[in-house]
Amino acid sequence: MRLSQYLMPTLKENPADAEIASHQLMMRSGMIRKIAAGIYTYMPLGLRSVRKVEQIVREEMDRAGALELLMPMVIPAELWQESGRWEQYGKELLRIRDRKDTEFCLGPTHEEVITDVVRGTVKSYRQLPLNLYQIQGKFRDEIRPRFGLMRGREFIMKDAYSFDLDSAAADSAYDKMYQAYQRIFRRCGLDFRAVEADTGNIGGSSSHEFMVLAESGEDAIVSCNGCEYAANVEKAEVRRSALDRPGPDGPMEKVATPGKKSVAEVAAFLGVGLAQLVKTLLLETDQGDRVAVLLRGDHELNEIKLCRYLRCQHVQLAADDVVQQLTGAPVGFAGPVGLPCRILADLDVKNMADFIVGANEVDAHYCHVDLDRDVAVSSFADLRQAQAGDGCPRCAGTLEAWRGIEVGHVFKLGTKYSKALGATVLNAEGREEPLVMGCYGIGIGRTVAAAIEQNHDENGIIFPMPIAPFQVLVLELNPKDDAVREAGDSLYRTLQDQGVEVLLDDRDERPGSKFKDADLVGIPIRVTIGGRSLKEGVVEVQLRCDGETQQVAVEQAADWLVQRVRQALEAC
RNA sequence: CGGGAUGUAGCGCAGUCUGGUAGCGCACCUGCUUCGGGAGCAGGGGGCCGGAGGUUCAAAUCCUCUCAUCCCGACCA
Repeated sequence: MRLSQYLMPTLKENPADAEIASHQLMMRSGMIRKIAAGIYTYMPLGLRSVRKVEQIVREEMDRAGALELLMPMVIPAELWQESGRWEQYGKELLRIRDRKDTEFCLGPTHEEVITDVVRGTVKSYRQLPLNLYQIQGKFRDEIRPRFGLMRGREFIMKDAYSFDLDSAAADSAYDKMYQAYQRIFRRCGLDFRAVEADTGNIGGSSSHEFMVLAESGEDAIVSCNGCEYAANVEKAEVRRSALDRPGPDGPMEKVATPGKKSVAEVAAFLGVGLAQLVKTLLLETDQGDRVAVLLRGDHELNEIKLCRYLRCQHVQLAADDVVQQLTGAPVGFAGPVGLPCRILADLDVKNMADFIVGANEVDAHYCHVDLDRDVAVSSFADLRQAQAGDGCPRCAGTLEAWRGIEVGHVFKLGTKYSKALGATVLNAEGREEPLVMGCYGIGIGRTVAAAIEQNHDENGIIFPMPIAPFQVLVLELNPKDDAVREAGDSLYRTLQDQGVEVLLDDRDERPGSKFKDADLVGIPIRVTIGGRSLKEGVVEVQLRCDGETQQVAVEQAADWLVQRVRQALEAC
């Protein structure tokens, strides 16, 4: 492709609404353009990268035996009503009506549609196993779209669905996808971890997320330094030490803590560590139940664990007036002593002795509180969030904390959708069985963004070869110089003939702008053709990843480059 | 959904407090000079100042409503 005939609208300045590197760079390099909040046009350059990722995904899905199809984006409401998710899914589901006032939604995921397809076409266990996938635009009306392609409302996703006769077969389908995902993200040149994850509102029994490690990641994950254990903090367990709890130092004592509300304030005021406090969180469930949760002062509540324990959909912190009513004190002084509601405690509270809690009275806390003597805990459970330094639940190792970008997610769905929608097959005995399903997603655009997040410097993107929009950039320093133009054009054509994806910067621009654009756009190999070096019979090759420059004889340049591209692709 | 902020040329911004008919940088077009890391000079094009209503002789500027965009929060008492 000749840049003089291409559309690559680069920007010198960062757009005001781009916060993180990948978003800024994708905007500046002209890969994407925003049309509305969380909705983007993929410009020619951006689309090429997207297509690269799609192609890798496609190859690995096909290799794993999955079949590609394409489902509609607009889905009739009745299908979602049948699964029960029309009511459950909430505002993220964009609902629309056609001219006859029939209700539809824009598909945020396609369990219903695929299950409908399969129930109508698969009748016998002999048609199994089956794994169907598509690469398609999805729409989720996110609360807060942000970070460009990272959390858009419209986005490109690969979603696959497996169907099996029993759970053993489904497990093996899941393993196949897990392996395929490892290959996919390795091939994309990404540094990632597969972590155990919560299943969220897709439902199902177990799942793994594939997380690209990056500071800007929206998810917190932990991994063990001693074994393979890795999990999203939403799900992560921690090893609990079984200490013998010492008795209290003395009787419970009320102390004045004027205006000290937060754990940090109280601890600082009393001159003790956070771990000597127990915080009391008052929460309300979606069923209107009220519970108190006790946590060690330096620990944090994991709402997902709490919801699972309480078998509810959602919990939230009690409103100020509810706190006032339950504790008789304003927010900031709640404590478990004499609290008139159900009290749950995290397992680590069990090992605490002689701690400090709110006194259910304004500007006061209790010291020397003893769990058995002073507090009526109704039950203990794993309710807190894992954090760096916690013990690994599987071995003697220690957990480390990371930020991650979720680029892929695999779920075991079980029979949730097949039962709801009546997707059954006859087994070998002629009996009707619900299909056991799995579903497997990959955010395509997000994978491109994550790759940029992980591969850039202050000058721009540093594309990994497999997902780079072009493999080689041939830069004609001065295309008005006949020798330069002829050498550049000739190298360009030769490379194209050899199957190299090459972009020719034949624009009549000053060298400075061309170099800046080259760095910004981040094509892995840059070949500079200048009048001076050409007289010496060489061109200059620079790798974007390390900035190293070398001279290559003009007549050998094409072969040399073909070699380098091939090497870079095989390295992944 | 709560809090905060911002909408002025393709992009980044000033002008708004104190009302007087719109400006800067980049980008774009023309010409000349330049040409190995975002050139210089000269000339030029481009704006219903987010939208609607109001106040006023006069509104980008003041008032009301609305729409959009961004940030923070929606978890630690």
